[in-house]
Formats: sequence, C-alpha cells, structure tokens
Amino acid sequence: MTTFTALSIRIDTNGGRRRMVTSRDVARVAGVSQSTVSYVMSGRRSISAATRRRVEAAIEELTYHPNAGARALASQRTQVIGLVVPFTPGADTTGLLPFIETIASCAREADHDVLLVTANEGSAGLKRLAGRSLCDAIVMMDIETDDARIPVAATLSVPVILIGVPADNAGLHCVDLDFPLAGRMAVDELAALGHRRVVLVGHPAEVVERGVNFVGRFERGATDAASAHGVALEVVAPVAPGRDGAEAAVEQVLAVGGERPGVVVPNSQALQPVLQVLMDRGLHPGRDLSLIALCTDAAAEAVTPAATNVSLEPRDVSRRAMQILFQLLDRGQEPPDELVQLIPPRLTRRRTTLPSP
Amino acid sequence: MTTFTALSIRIDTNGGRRRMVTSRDVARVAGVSQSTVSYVMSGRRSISAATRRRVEAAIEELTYHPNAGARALASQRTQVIGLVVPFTPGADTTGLLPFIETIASCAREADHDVLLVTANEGSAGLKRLAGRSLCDAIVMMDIETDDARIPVAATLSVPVILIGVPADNAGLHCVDLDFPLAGRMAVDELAALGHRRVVLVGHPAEVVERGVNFVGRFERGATDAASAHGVALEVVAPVAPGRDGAEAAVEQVLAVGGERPGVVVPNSQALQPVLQVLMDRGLHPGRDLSLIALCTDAAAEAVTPAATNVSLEPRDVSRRAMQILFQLLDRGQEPPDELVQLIPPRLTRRRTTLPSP
DNA sequence: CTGTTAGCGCATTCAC
DNA sequence: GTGAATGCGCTAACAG
Repeated sequence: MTTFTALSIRIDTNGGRRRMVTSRDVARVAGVSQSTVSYVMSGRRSISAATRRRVEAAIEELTYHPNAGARALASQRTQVIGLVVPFTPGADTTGLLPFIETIASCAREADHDVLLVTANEGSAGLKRLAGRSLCDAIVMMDIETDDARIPVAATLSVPVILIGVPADNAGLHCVDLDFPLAGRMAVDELAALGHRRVVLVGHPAEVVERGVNFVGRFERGATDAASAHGVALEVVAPVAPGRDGAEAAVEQVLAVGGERPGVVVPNSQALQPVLQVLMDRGLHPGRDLSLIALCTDAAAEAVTPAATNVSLEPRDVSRRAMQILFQLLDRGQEPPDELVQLIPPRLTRRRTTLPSP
Repeated sequence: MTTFTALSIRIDTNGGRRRMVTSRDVARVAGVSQSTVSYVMSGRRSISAATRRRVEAAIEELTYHPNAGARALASQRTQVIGLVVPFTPGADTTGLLPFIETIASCAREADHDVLLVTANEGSAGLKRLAGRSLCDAIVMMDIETDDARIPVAATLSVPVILIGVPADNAGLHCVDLDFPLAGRMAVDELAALGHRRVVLVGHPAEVVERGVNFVGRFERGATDAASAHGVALEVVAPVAPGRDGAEAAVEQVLAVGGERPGVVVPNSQALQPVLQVLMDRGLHPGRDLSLIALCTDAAAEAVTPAATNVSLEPRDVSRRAMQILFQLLDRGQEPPDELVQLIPPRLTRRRTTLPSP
C-alpha cells in the first residue's frame, strides 16, 4: 500500500472533472518506467515476476484503465469492430438480434468492442468507419444481390466481411446460411412424409425487389429437390401483410396444392397468419397437411401450433463470420481460401408436419 | 487540381498498408498550416472565405477523414455514446430493436456513434466504457428495481442515462414509459366499454424475480383505475411458456372474470397463445370479451386478430433519453430538473375490444 | 530484463 | 485572420 504524502496534493485545474489516471501514474507508483507498464499490459516482452507484481498492484490501486484513443493512435489498432445493421424501412428486422448478440459476444471474447452503424448511411457509413479509423474491421449484414456498397467496401483500408452472398463479392469474404440446402431439406422432408405436391409461398415483393438474393437461392434448392423426388412444386404469390394477405395466399395454396399439400413458408412474418387462416378453414397443419417454415427456432416455437422449421442459424452464421474476421486481423492466421462460406441449416420437426409414415 | 511531382514519390515502408491522409497533408496541399485545417473543420475560429475554400478543396481532393483516436486524445471527446443493452437469457429482448435504432439515429444526428455493450458484462462493462474513455456518455437499458450497476454508474466520469426507473436512481436521469398511466388507460378503456370485471394476467415469474419494476408500476395504475371506476380487478398467474401455459391462464381468467370479462395482457410473448386459446374455446375477443395488450404497436398488429393495445413507445422513450443525454453533454444546455421523465403511452383500438357502446 | 525516446494525428494556446 | 509550438496517453523501436 503506497502512502500519499502532501506532495501529491494538487489544485484542481480541470473544471471539476478528475484528471485521468495514466500509465505514467502507474509507473511512478510502481517505481518503473512508463514503457514497462505498457509491456506488462500487452505481454509483448518478458517481465520479471517481481516487476510484474508491482505494476499490477499499482494498476489495481489506481484502478488504471488504458485510454482507448491514445492506444489506437499509437498502435494503429482500435480494438473495435464496425457492425452495419439493416435499418427498418423494408428490411427484415425480425431475428436480427441473435446476429447482433452473437457478434458482440465474439468480439468481446477477443477483447474487441462493437460500433453500431445503421445501413441508412449507405456507403458513407463505411467510408466513415474506415476513414476515421473508428474500427479495425467491418461486418456488413443484409447484403443485396447487387449491393452498391460492395465496391466501396472492397477498397476500404480495413477488412470487410459480408453476412449474405451478393452476385459479385469483389474479393470479400461472405458467410450465409446455405439457402439452397435449406430449400432442399424442406422439400426432402415433405416428400418423405408422402406429399406429392408441394407449394412454396413466395417472398414479399419488397424483399424480392430489394434484391435480397436468398429468395432465389432457397427456391432453386427447393425446385431441385422436387424434381429429384418427382414431386410437383408450385410457387404461389407471397403473403401480403394483414389477414387478407394470408387469406389470399391460402386460397392459392389450396388451389394448386390440392388435397394434403406440403406447404413451405419461407417468411416468419407470414407464418402465424397463414396458420391461422388454415385452421379457420378446418385444415389443421400436422393433421390435414404439412407446413414447414424457414425461420429461426425462436419464431417457430412462438407460433401456434409450433412449426416444423428449417432454421436460419443466426448464431452459427455470425460465429463463422467473426472467426474469419479475426483470422483476417491476426497476421499469421490463414483465412479460408473459399470466400463464400455457407452454414448448413437444421430441420426441427414440431407440430405442423404429419407424423412420419 | 494539384499536380504531384516526383518529389512526392516515396518508398512504401509500411507493409503495403497505405499511409493515412492526415490534416498535415491537407495543410500542405492547401498551402496553410495544420492548425488552420483543424479550425476549418471545427469552426472554432473565423476563417477567410478564400482560405476555407482552399482547405475544403484539399480535403475533398485527398478524401481526408480525421482520425477518431487522435481527435479523442486531443479533445477529450470521443463522439461516441455507449449503449448497454440486455443480453438474452431472461431479458425481454422483444421490441428491443426500435430502442437501439432510435438511439443510433439520434446519435448520428448529433454526429456521434454508438458503441454496443451487452449487459452480461455487468458493472465491468460500465467501468470499461468510462475508464478507457471509449465514450462520452452511456445509455443503460433494462434497469432492474434494485440494479447493482446503478451505484457504479453514478460514480463514473461520464454521464449515464437510464431507460427504466430503479428504486434509487442515485442522482441519474431516468426515462421510461409511464407504466402507471398505461395501467390506468387500459382499465379506463375496459370500464368505458362496459366491463364490470377486469382480469390482469400477471407477468412471468422470471421477469418479476429479476425485479423489472414496471410490473408493479403497471399493476398499481390498473388497480387505482379499477377502484376509481368501481370495477372488480383480479390479477391471475402469468402465462407460462407454451400452449399449456396459455390454457391455464385462460382457465383462470374465465374463472375469476365471469362472462364478458375485460382482459389485460401486459406481455407480448403471451399475447398470441392467449388469443389462440380463447378462440379455440369459441370466445372471440372483440365479440365475447375485450382484451387489451401492453406491447409495441408492431406486436399488436402482428397478432391474430390485431390487438387493441397500450403502446410501449420505444421511440419516444429513446428520443427523450438522447435529448437529455445531449443536454448533459453540451455545457450550456440545461437538463430537466426532474430526474425521472415518464413518457405517456398511447391506446390504439383494434380488433380485440368490443365496439364502443 | 528494463529504461529512454520518438512519434501516432489532432486540438488548442500563444504569438503575431 | 493565420502560424508555430505543445501535449493528449500510449506503443514500439532503439539502447543498454
């Protein structure tokens, strides 16, 4: 325990805001040089046990925290990951949280923080993040097929990882769910349950127009599986918002799907309304037909009755993205050669599919 | 347009990573001193029109961005707001996004960024944010009645705003929905619709145990309104997760509510299951009884049938919090004297309440 | 193993 | 209205 003498009394010249504790203060208290304090903290050179102990005691005593700005300035590393998230108007904000959460957790595990930027800033947000050295790397979500931000992202001075697969990734690493496989798994399951006709409810027009390309990738996987199994597959118009939309969609499903159709609803927004309308007509999913949703497990369980689903695996996708990101940051670690990394979905049987034959 | 001569050719000694453009580079190109560049950007002293033009042209030409770390170091301001969000296990993560989004928008409007910290770091996260000078102010969400972080937050070197009202705010500014008023509004409406008995479905045990105190505040408001109107008010056990939970809750509602009860469901998770169970029993909300939810408008509209609700107003709450925050940061602006700011909810009539008499 | 030193890029004080 | 000079707190190269 160090005793503070009268010498350490100082006039407050700082407007009442207490002066920050610096590594020099720690050095003085520990009786070492300032750089030694730095090396104790970074572990970038060996320190004798005795010195380390004294420095650590001083750090503790003064409750020293390194200044992030100064550290970033000197080391050229911010220890911050920029995260570009979709902004609501038009974006599928549902199920966004698990991504954010997982990304934040992975960042913290590697002693990094997460700076949030909303997508409405567009390319300007990316330029700001990199230009001002606000972060060491960027994760971009909600990638469109023809995303105008990608050419910009590719020229930034920091690595960028995409969650989503654009038409041209411009050399950037991408991580996403394996949507073709997801489509295949849904149709495989329906075929195995004995359905000879499968109806796929389309995605909302706004999503398609925005060019979110998992739509096409999912449908292609479903189509392929259908021809492989020799089952008929029809794609019907998407569910418009509101009760009427669900009515119209179910109408079409029944028209083209005939009796006992297998139904695929790749849209968590529409799931509950569609289930509701079906049941209102006396058609019980799990008894009179099978329905498989494409959504997170949470959404599948929140719905009545709990829906059999192919999961979106937001945590797996995010974790993989962060893994690649830190491989890119740590010189020495090799990122994967394959730029596009697809995460396998998982099918969970719940109450909306017929029992296995 | 400046022409670069052979003099500006330099060997790359920087491992391929291009050197960053600094305000000195801008100064050289514009033929002014570095400090002039700084003053042009900050506007903290008057600059002749000609000089300003040349500097701005140089900034444009070099695509100069100020280095955030250096700026923070020199100015003691990071232009970053720390945001502490709840971490999933046990927290009501539903409807979190509108808060985050609004906070991010308000921050950007004031040329600030948002650094995300998850609540699982507890007080350590707060100490890190302030200690490392990662941000100029902190917004904390999901405040518990007896939140251990609050005494810590109160001693930080940066202002902290709470979204939520703890038992002891320790001198910190708080913003939250006016939950007593929300409870009152729900019961007022049910009374006006002619219901003589009101049943309030309790909050989930986990929420109550965590000490999220809006539970009690809401119920107290409801109780007061009930006695004012002379209607009976019963609080029944909360809806356990899953179908069975909703069954049990509805059972109790009907037991104590009698015929044509007015029901209040202050829990968006439980809303759909409860509606479902009621309808399965042939009791149609909006026809045979009235049901009012406490949830966001989005949640009320997502449910079948669309629910009359008292809104949580996440955007209003967030906006108010950010307004106070910037008042605290801008010396000169006076924050409100009243530390606790309550935002009035809004009741929207939808399909689950009886038509007005 | 440890200390000394030189910047990192910017805001700001002083001098003119 | 402008420039020169200083220092924010830290990392890392250099010198023992």
